[in-house]
Amino acid sequence: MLSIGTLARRTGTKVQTIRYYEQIGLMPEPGRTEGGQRRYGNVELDRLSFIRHSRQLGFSLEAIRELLDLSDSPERSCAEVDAVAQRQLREVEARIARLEALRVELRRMLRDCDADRVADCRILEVLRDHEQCLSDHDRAGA
Amino acid sequence: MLSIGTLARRTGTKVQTIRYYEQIGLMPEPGRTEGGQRRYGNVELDRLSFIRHSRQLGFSLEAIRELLDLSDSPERSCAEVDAVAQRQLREVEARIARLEALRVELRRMLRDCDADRVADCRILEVLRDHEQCLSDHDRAGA
DNA sequence: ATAGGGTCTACAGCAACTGTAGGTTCAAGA
DNA sequence: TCTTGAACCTACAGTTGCTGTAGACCCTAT
Repeated sequence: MLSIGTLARRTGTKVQTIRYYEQIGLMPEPGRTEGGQRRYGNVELDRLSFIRHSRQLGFSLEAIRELLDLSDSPERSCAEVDAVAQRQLREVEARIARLEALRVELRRMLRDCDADRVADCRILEVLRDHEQCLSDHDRAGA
Repeated sequence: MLSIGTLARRTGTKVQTIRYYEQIGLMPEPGRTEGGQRRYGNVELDRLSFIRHSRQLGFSLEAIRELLDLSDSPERSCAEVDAVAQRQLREVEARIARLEALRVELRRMLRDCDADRVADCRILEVLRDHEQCLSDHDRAGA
C-alpha cells in the first residue's frame, strides 16, 4: 500500500497533480486509511505511469482519457488507438512547422540588426512593421 | 477616431483581448465618448500592431512589455532588445528540439503497431511501459 | 507521549486569452 | 426626430494543466 507521496515520487508527479487527476476523474478514488489518507496499489501505479508517459509525449488529458477508455476494452479494434496517436503526431508536426517559421524570422531579425541605439534597432522596426515580415503564417490562416 | 471594434478588425485582435491588454497595462487607457465607449488613435493602432506581431513570433506578454519599455527610450543601447530576441530564439529552438524528439517516438510507435485488437496494440504497450522508450528527455532533466 | 513530516480540504493563481449575461450607446434609415 | 439593431459596456466565469497556500489533521518513530 502506497501513500500519495510515495506514488508521487515513483512516477515523477507532484502530489497535488495526483489529487487533480482524481478530481477530474482520470485517476480513480483510492481506498483510505481510518484517518482518511489515500492508499494506492499497483494498478494505480501503472495507470499513473501511463498518464505521465503519455503527457511526456504531448498527449492532452482528453486524449489520454480516450486512450485509457480504449485500453479498458481489449477486444475492440486497435484502429481508434492508432487514430489518436496519428492525430497527436500531426499536431506535433504542425507545431514544429510553425516554430520553424518563427525561428527563421527571429534569426533574420537578429542577423539584420547591428545598431547601437534603440532608435535604429532593426528588431523593433521589424516588430513594428509587419510588412517587413517574410513569412505569411498569419495570413495563411490556421 | 477608431472604435474598439474597428481597431480589433484592423489588427486581427478580438475586442475582449484589447480590453484585456488594457486591464494588464499593456495598452493605455484610451479616451472615451460621452457615452463611455473607447476611442483610439494611430498611436494605439501602432502599439497594438507591435504587440500582435510580437505575439505571432511567440514572445510572451512579459517580453513584449519589456520591448515596449525599451522602445520608449530610443537613446538606450540596442543590446537589451537583442538579448530579449536572443532569449526568444533559444526558447523556440528548445521547443523545436523537444517536439522533434516527440515526433521520432510517435512515429516509431505508429510504425511498430500492426495489431488488430486493442489487447495487442503496441502503442498502448509503449505508453504503458516507459522502458520501451528510446528518448531520455524526462531523465535528462528539463 | 511527543515531535516532525506527511497528508487532508478548499481555494487562489498562473498564461493568455475567450465566452457569457445583462444592460447601454451609437449611427443610419424611415 | 424616432427607431432599430449592431456594437459597445462591465463583470465575471471558463479554458488547460497544473502549482501554491493556509490551516488543520494524521502517522510513525523515538
